[in-house]
Amino acid sequence: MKRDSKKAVRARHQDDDIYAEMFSAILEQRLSPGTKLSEDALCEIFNVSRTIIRKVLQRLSHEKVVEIQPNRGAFVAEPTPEEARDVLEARRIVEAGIMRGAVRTAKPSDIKRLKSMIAKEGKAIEQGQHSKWVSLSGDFHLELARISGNHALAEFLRELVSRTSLIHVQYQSGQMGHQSCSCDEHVEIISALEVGDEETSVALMDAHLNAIEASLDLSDAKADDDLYRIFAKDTAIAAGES
Amino acid sequence: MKRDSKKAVRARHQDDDIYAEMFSAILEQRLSPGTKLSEDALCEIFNVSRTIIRKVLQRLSHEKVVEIQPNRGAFVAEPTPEEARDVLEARRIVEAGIMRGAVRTAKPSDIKRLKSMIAKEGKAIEQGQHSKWVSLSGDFHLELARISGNHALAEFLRELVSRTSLIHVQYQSGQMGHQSCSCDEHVEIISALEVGDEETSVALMDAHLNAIEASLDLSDAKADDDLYRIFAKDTAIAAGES
DNA sequence: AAAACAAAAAATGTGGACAATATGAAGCTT
DNA sequence: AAGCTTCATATTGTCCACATTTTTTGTTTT
Repeated sequence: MKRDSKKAVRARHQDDDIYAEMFSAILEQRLSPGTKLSEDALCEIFNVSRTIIRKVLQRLSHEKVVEIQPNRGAFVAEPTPEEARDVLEARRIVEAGIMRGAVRTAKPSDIKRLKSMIAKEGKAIEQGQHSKWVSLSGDFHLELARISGNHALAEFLRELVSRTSLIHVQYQSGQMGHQSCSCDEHVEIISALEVGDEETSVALMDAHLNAIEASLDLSDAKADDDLYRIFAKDTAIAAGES
Repeated sequence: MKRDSKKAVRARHQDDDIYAEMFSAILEQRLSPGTKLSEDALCEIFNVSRTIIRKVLQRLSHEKVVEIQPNRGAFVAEPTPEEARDVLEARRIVEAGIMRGAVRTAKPSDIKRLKSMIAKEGKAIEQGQHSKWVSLSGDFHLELARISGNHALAEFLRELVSRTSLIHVQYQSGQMGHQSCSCDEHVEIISALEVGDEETSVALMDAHLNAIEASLDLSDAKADDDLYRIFAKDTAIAAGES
């Protein structure tokens, strides 16, 4: 019955495709934090039943990029400042361990691949494709995790990176001075990795993540609803007009 | 219409209760690795529909204590030796970071609670309640994570601890010499923590986790199906008989 | 006119029915 | 009799309909 045709392979697991689609939509910042993810709407968009959508939403929820509020629905996660600090601290700890592993296990072909990835990052920055760069930057860190060989850590970092993307959207400070040089930091890290300098590469990664956190505005003012802050002056104007 | 009565609070979220039940059943080693978790059976046991059971199984699957094989069903996870090494390495990295955090944030009341937890561990060991001790030992590590204040790391460690429990069942070497003194290692860690000695407490935790890994038999012989190893001599006998 | 209440609409939570797939057994061919 | 094919059974995957809850709308009352 030819049930193992190419079509069958592609057709099974519609969830995975939809999951990937939504995950990258969030990572590429086409879905903003707080956006309501209506089940019915997603059903029509992807032409599947709610069962599938619900499965995908729960998976995203477990990975902390979507928050499911009981009886209220699913929303793109809105990390709190505390959560943001936790995620960045976790990344410093985890990625230090990953760097130590990668220094030992990195092959020349790995270094080559990492360099080409950084080159792509540079192009994305040149062309002003910010969201693409965010995605590529995440891939760089995940590639290091893969090279280190620890699958458990790699999967956890994948979660942390996606959460970092959301954090970036929500708490980027106005200046944006950091991002253009972040690619350079990647270059330095690989240079240290290439010559097998464990301590330097770890230190550079730590500094890199610190720089990312420093580029954020994690003052608790932005914590709860932005609305109060956004409309603070508007209401004042309205008061003056009346 | 009195929808916020006590009953309502308890009635909502049947999933959570069932999840907790199954999770602790696996942690307390009442469910062995490889056990098939039939959906229909679980439906009858917990008196709910498959929708609920499926949600619970997927959650457990995401936490890597259950493996879902497409079109075949859910099974209690059977960590490979490689997975076991990854989990223990991840724990060394993560718990080192947690110790550094805990040294800074631990209050006297926290120390007190940790000591009482260790006391419970000692009692469980005295009374030969092995599975209870495993559970309590995990709680000790998780309490340190809670004290450190990093929620992201704490949740990840929770996953690692539960996986460690499965690993323990599957790869414990015959001698068992380690476990009786593991409680003592916890005591030493807290002693260092109490006096605020960061480096020593980190080193002790690292040694503790190394001791756990050393107590396991992670030779790849047990890697894939035990059957080949178990029946290796039997087939030889059968060959001789024919 | 503002607030509070009531009803309607919309969205989520759950259970059951049908379809697709895998497992095991019987029958057939060589 | 061994191996392969075919069929029957059991289990999982998906969809749909109903129940419950939330949100919105409209009305009433002060």
